[in-house]
Amino acid sequence: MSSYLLTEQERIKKNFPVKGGRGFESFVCTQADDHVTDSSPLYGLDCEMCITQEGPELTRVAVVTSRGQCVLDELVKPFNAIINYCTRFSGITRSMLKNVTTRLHEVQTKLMALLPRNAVLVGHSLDNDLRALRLIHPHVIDTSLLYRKEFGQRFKLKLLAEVILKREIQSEERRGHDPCEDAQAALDLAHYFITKGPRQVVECHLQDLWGVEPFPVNGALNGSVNTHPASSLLFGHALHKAGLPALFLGQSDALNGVSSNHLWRRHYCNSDKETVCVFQRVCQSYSLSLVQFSSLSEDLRKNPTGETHTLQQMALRLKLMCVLFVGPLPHTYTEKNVHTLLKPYGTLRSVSLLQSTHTLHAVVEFHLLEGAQLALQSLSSLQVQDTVVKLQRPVSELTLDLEASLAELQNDIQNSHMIYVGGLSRRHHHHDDLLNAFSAFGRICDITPAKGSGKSQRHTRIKFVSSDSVCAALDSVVQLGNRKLNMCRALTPPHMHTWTHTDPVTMETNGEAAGSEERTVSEEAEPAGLTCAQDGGMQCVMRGLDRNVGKMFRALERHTLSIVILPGIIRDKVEYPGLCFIQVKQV
DNA sequence: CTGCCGTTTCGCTCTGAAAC
DNA sequence: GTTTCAGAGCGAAACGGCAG
Repeated sequence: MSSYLLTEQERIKKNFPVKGGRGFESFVCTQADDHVTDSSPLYGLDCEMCITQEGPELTRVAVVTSRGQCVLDELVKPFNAIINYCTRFSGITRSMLKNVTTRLHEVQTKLMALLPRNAVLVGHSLDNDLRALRLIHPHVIDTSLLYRKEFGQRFKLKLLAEVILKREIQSEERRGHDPCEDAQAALDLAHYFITKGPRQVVECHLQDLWGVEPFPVNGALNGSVNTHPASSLLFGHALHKAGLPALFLGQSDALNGVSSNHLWRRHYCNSDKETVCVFQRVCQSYSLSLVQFSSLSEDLRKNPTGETHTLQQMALRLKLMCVLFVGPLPHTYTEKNVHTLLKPYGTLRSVSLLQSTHTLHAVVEFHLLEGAQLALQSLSSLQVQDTVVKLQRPVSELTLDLEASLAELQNDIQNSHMIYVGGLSRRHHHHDDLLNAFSAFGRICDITPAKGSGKSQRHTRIKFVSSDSVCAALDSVVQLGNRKLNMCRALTPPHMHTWTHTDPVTMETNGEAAGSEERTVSEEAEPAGLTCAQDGGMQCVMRGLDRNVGKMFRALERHTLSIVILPGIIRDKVEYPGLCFIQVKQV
């Protein structure tokens, strides 16, 4: 058990109150022994807080023993005026605290008398509780640090209790948490972890907590091999029999054919980049890793024949429709200012200031057509620091019939019943909030975050059953919270993302390249002085592939055999042979 | 809602290798 | 010697998830 106690360095790092620490001068210290043993008693601790004028303050504290006895459950009156009771979490209401006279120092005294010198305090995110108690205790186990997600993220106590203890706590029906229940859950979780050990915890709950399929027990071997007699992964079988784990990394689609082979630990990735990252992290834990990259095959699938030029033209046209020129801007303006100005209308792919113009202008590329359209609609001209700033699209051969193209996109069967909504806040991501706000205009089929809206999903697409609902919504002012939402008709074809978002568009204006210092200009000039880095698409993909393989190779241990296979293809009835590189890493 | 923590992303700088 | 490029390292900002 003692090995799971936080060391002083860990407590400092995790912001636990420590003796002599900055900001903890007024905290009280328990009379604790210097060392604890495996037989030292565990005490579960949980506190509830409210927000006062001076910040969070204690309102309730509970302590349970390892026998499950609640030895302290006390309401505490904060010193400062309460501005938020946090009833949803704490369950504490104004009426509950009305007749309470117990103050923090009394609780501290009770706790000091209650806890033996070798007591180990257990809690979930215990640092918060100890700070609220203004208490320093050196022997602590924090269950939020025992059970960790990938990348060190913490689990909710509720989830851990549900999965590990098969117990429902913090029930939705009840108002607020019960600190006795939470303290008991944390204590039991710590006890479980100590008894089982980290390895067994991971093995038993791999799927429930980490979403990874469990490694098979030996008895399952024969069954799985018989079920898949054609498996080409018998090497994995042999390794597994020898107790050497094997890993299969790649995109789920690419692995479909072999994913049922239970001999392999599988990890599905969404991109080659992710595949490499995962590989770098885990490769040394496996005797054999099979990694499948998809960027090349995807690229080949996307550009299979001589249609490439037409597709490039279309992709370039769509990309140009995402671009706006903004200016003249105040000379003090930075790219960040431009970003802040236009962010509410859509996610920006790039912002660059044009140095070649007499007054300061910026060229902005949105991820989606709607972002540019919405910004144009809402800000065709605006006042920034006494300067009238205009937004306009680039003019070129490809954008001459822009209005017709936009109308075509709006009326596309995929878009005609759909609107794009921008300027959502973090709080309004909830499907239900949007559903409530927009169902007034008609029945809604679907609400999906707009592609390229980033993880924060500040832009979304709402699909109505009827196109009349689209008109009704666009004619109205929709507000969510205090925020007025920006809306326009959906424009982006579903396939656009894969067409246009491979390489940044390169633009030239008046014969002078904007940002051409950084970007590659294709040898084969595009009409009207516009060009696209897509011409070098295959080289880009190959370079990326090469870089990824290099990264993987560097992550390998010395004397590891690596085999890189580039499969051959048949294109336009011509057979292009594949390649294979074999190398043993020496240094 | 705020605060905290950890991760991710992005931009910037530096460095070393390769190409010219 | 200069230029170009990729990669590494760093810090700031953004983001996500947890806590109350």
